Amino acid sequence: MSQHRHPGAPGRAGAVPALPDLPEATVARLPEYLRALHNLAETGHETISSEGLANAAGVNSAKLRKDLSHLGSYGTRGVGYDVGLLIDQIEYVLGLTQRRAVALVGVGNLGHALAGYDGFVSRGFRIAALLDADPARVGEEINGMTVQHVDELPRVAAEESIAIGVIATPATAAQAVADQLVAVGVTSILNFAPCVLSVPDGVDVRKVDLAIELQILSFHEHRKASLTALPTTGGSALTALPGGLAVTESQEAIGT
Amino acid sequence: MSQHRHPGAPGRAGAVPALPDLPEATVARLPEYLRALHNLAETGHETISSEGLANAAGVNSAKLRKDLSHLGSYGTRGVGYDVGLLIDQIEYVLGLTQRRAVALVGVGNLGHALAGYDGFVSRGFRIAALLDADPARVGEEINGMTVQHVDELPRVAAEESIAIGVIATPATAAQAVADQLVAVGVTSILNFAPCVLSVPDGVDVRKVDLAIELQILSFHEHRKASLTALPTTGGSALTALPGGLAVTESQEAIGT
DNA sequence: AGGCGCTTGTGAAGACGTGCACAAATCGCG
DNA sequence: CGCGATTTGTGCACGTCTTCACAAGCGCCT
Ligand SMILES: NC(=O)c1ccc[n+]([C@@H]2O[C@H](COP(=O)([O-])OP(=O)(O)OC[C@H]3O[C@@H](n4cnc5c(N)ncnc54)[C@H](O)[C@@H]3O)[C@@H](O)[C@H]2O)c1
Ligand SMILES: NC(=O)c1ccc[n+]([C@@H]2O[C@H](COP(=O)([O-])OP(=O)(O)OC[C@H]3O[C@@H](n4cnc5c(N)ncnc54)[C@H](O)[C@@H]3O)[C@@H](O)[C@H]2O)c1
Repeated sequence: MSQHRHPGAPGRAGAVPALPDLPEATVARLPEYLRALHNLAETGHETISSEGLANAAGVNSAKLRKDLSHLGSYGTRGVGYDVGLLIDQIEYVLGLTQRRAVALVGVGNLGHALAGYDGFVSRGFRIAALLDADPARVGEEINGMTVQHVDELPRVAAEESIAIGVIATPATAAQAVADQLVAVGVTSILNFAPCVLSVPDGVDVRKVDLAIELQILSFHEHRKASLTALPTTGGSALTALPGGLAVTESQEAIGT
Repeated sequence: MSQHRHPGAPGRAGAVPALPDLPEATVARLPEYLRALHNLAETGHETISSEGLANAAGVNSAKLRKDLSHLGSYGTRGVGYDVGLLIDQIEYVLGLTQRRAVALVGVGNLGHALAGYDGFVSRGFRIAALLDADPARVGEEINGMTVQHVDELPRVAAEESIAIGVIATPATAAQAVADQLVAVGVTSILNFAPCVLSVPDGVDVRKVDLAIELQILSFHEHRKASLTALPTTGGSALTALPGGLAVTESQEAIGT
């Protein structure tokens, strides 16, 4: 189908290489690689093997190589990957060559933390606006930015070019806020409110739900506990196996 | 009505249905179903069809039915699922029948927001301790809890039975904190610091990284933009990018 | 130049996840 | 009591993701 272009692609690196369509799973890992690469660059590494980078990013090296191969051939056999070049490539693919503007809606408990978070700035983004519906909050200054009323969104969107909207309002308000964001042309939303948003096609939504993460962990806790409790279900008696076999697996100290 | 048994399961009559091992993807969705079910229960629904629940949870109904079928047969053909029963089942499987104790380490910017978050309590958890390394923070009271020094962790773990540790420290401290948590017997960790943690087998780690989420969204923004720019082969003439807002084409909204 | 060790890039196979489509089960009603 | 309407539970086919294993490529050393 898609003709693989040869390593000497028509467009020079840095110009406009047509961006391949990557598997979603790969896209989700590229940011991890990018973070690991920045750490490596800071510690003076100029090249890194797939094994080393995979280690730093916490993944399997074969998977890493396959992921990177989707971007093109940017490694050197027998040597590894050029750290700087790879950073540029991944940043290009992720669209981080321009610093995207983020609008944060809902400057409450969580919103305050987000507004003061330096990871926005250090990793390719820029908070372009803080918005809230509560008149008591409007005018408050956080980290050098002033909270504006959410009704100002159309004006803000016209002035700054908002790429991404972040929703940190209560769940009851989230859908309305999402609608407002979509109305002013935002096509990417990060939602912290625990609810599903419905948006038109062409708009991407990602959600972060703390309670869901905890509940997934809870499930695994539950399972680990039940494993030690009921080893088998077969007709055979309960032979005491906790001593011997499970050395490689769980080392749990769940006692008490 | 609540004759619960299902074919082939060794479900002993009584309180301990052996918990099946669920596909990871299913486990990750159960919390979503649970949230949707609670909403439905609050709005007076006693039963719900797979279509209705799938809708409320933002998934495909076939997928939902397959997910639920892994827990056993708790639906009634021609009718749907009993909301209350399903809530109980999912909460049981997720291990939410006991309110698990959470230790929050790192009470800074983000930690404050988390400490004040009522979603912990309303969705099956209990903040058992707030810990920080900064002496200036120790003693501070947040939401009725007092911040303790992180060195108190062993004592706290002995008093309360900590099921889950949440790390909200800077990345530089995260590994050390993880080690301390593991040392006192914690086998589930939720990590907000942007770094990989290495832990022994048997310990589960989940991470939440805001910047990664934004970067994934950025990728899709980038791709949407490039799709409108080059419809076919590379010889694009000047793409007249209208001053108005571009209406993008179908792209899928999905997350996690 | 040639060989050797190291590392990438990838084909193939298998594991896993998804969604369709339909039989089986249940309810309500005449 | 039987029938049609409805909805679950699942077999199956398909797509995506992971992992293995190894040939091809590269640099270095002799
Ligand atoms: N606090 C946390 O640690 C945390 C963690 C995970 C998820 N969440 C979720 O994040 C969301 C925010 O949590 P929070 O603790 O900051 O709540 P909060 O009540 O402290 O803040 C909500 C803010 O949103 C504003 N708001 C309400 N309606 C609005 C609207 N229509 N438009 C614009 N702004 C509006 C409010 O004025 C308030 O300032 C909630 O949905 C919560 O469930 C919070
Ligand atoms: N603020 C955000 O919105 C946000 C969003 C996403 C991720 N994060 C991440 O969450 C983490 C915390 O962010 P923050 O903004 O709250 O930072 P912060 O500096 O405000 O807070 C960090 C806290 O951790 C404490 N700490 C440091 N070392 C410790 C140790 N060894 N043991 C116990 N406590 C220790 C510090 O005393 C401080 O109170 C960072 O890794 C950050 O990258 C923050």
